Amino acid sequence: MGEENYLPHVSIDCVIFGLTDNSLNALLLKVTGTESWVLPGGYVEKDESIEDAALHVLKSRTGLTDIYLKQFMTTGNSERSFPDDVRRICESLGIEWTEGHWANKRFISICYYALIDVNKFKPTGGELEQEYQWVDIHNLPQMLMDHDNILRKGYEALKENLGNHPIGINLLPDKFTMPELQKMYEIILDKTLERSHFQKKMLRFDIFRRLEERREGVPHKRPFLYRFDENKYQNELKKGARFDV
Amino acid sequence: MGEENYLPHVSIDCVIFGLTDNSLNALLLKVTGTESWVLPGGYVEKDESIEDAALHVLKSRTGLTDIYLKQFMTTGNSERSFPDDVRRICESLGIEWTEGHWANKRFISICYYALIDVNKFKPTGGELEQEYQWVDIHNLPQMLMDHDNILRKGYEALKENLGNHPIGINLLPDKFTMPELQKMYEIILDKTLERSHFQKKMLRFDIFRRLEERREGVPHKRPFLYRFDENKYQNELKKGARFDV
DNA sequence: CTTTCATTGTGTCAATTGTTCACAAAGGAA
DNA sequence: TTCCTTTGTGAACAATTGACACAATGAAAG
Repeated sequence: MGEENYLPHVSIDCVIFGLTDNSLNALLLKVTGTESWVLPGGYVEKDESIEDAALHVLKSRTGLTDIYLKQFMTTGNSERSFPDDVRRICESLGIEWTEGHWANKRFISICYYALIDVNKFKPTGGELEQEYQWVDIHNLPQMLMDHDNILRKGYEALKENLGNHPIGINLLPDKFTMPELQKMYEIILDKTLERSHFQKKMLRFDIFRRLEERREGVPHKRPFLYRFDENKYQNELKKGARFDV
Repeated sequence: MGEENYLPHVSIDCVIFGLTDNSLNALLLKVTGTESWVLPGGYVEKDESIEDAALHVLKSRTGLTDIYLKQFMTTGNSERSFPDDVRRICESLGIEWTEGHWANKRFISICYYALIDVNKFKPTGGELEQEYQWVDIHNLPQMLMDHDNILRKGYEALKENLGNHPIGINLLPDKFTMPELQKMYEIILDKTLERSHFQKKMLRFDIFRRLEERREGVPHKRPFLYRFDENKYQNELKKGARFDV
């Protein structure tokens, strides 16, 4: 818990994406005593891989361990130090801040995005910041440091990846319907898709298995439930299939 | 030139890709006195951005400044330290090596790939290693540290990116023919493409301008020369066009 | 100078995919 | 029972893909 345990000059920042009815959201942490927000993040222990460091951040914030995680950027301008913001964070935590505090130095940040099913999400108390919030990525609050930029870059990376791989299913429950799948694509890509064509295309990928069940408790015709089939997916990958939308 | 000028624990590695007649090649540096090769790389000065650090590596190795550069990965296992290999490199350079040498420590490597036109390439003497070679990426020699893995990951990233953006033109001269463009795609994606369809598809992208000239000095019918048109490209991007092959 | 041959630009045609629209079945609400 | 919305599916037409054909071009061979 201090300078000597971590790799100096290196930090981890995570953009945790979650889907709600009509928006893609990121999990932000409020810096107590301010109106500013930060991304969940941390540092890399000296005997820990950077991936493990990111997983620890996720575990401590979401209570989840089996998470889709993607490294999308490492940012490192020479001016990337934020003593003012670090001071605010220290103050909000009752930690002593000094001019020479190690966290004031220039930092290189290794950035990951995570895709989680918000229904499985269990907020667990972090030691650093208390208040958390799912924030619509198109309506960000004031954020400290360059975290707004990191978040936007993470979103760009997600959009690009989603165009090539069916990673969006990690935002949905295990069982999902075609309309739910379509809505997920529409929200992330920020454009409407044609329903009939979307379903045919998705089913042509041959990576989902249709279940006997249908989604219950919906007002109109009950849609079928589907499940992602890892074996089918690997088969299609071997065949050189593409999954671009 | 030493520990105190660089960010500790952080290195830069560059996979410099260049195209020859029938293969995609990476620029490797030979560690004198051994049969082992390494990627061009370096460290990050304390007041230098990581991108600038990568550009410096490229400048010092290729003599080129205006280079397509893409950050594709940051690697950082906790075991990622290579004292034995560092010792070999030190020996080959006549630098004193000690057990506690700063370069023996655990390093996080920020990895870039660069795409250059080999015809513009001018080898410039690095201080570290003398002998260089363009090596077919499908036939790699023995490499130190985990550089072979970095190279493979860089190639995977290049293939993925090439499927979405016309970045491959950075490997070609300013003026190129459709058969040359096709060959570039075939070599990188490692599969044959149908000639007629390829041309129609590329021209449908509407990002190239056909010149009046044709490629001279070729044995058969002389193909037209084309040039990438940045304005056209930006227009298509604005229209939301995709460039996947 | 003619013939041969590989390459390039372009065209044809069938199969597949994209786009738009339609319609019946399902289920809640009036 | 009627009305309304959503879902699954299919029809019709447009565009793209994939496989091949063919004439024009230019070097090499005779």
